[in-house]
Amino acid sequence: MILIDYNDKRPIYEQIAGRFQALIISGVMEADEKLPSVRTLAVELSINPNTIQRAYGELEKDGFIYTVKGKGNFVKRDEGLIHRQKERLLGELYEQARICLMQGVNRQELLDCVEKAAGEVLV
Amino acid sequence: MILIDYNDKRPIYEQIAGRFQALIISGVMEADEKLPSVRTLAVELSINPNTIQRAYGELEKDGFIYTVKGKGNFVKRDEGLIHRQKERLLGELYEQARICLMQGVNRQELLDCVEKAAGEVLV
DNA sequence: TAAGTGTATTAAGATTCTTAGTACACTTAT
DNA sequence: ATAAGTGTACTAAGAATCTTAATACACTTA
Repeated sequence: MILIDYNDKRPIYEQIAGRFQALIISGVMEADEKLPSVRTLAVELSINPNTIQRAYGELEKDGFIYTVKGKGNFVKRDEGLIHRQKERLLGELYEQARICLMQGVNRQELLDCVEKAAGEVLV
Repeated sequence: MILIDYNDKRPIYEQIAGRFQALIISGVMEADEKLPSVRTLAVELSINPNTIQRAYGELEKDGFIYTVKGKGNFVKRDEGLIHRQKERLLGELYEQARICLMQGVNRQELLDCVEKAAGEVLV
């Protein structure tokens, strides 16, 4: 479910948090579903528990999960949060589109690119 | 022409290289136009010349500029390179679109977002 | 010759990421 | 009550990267 890409520039804790975030927002992980324990996931990924702890800390700070001491970390599905997250993702798409446009990519090429993505993901 | 954003996570040398790259690809800087000297730009931005040197090194490695010892760094407009760069930018847009789609943003929202960007940039 | 240019080198400081080890409090099952 | 599993907190250290600093050298132009 979780993979670390050592070619990725982002730190490990950020990759892990991002991955869970995607699983939660996309609905693959349901409300109140339990995340792997800090120690379990650390063993599974062969990394330090502190790194997992940091990832979970970020997720909790951002409101994607909640913690019950002694029990574990669980998915917190907050529709408002999910809506804001989608807005954020669209904002990043907007920014990337702007960069493309400023560097000479034209409108139609952008639309074709997005259409292509939509076609391939929805299949 | 060049600004450093200290809130930006990217290192300074990368911001500078990226900025020049955009100016070159967009055509704002023309072929054989001279870039500011390492020392001049360092003073102007109040940073170390080594950092500028690193940025210019990246640009040269990537083929966006060429160097004449004792004279300076100059824009190298290579249409093939520019084409590849545009493809790279579109690839990033594609990836961002894919992320949006996988997290529940629908096709129409994506298209609207891109249309909005196109509308605002072209004005 | 002097001033301006790129290039190369070494050293050090700062920050961030990651690991390591330890300790403590809580929950659950036995 | 006990043991095992859970989250949390803390300190320390290593590694990597970014940035600054200070020099030195070679080239070009005026």
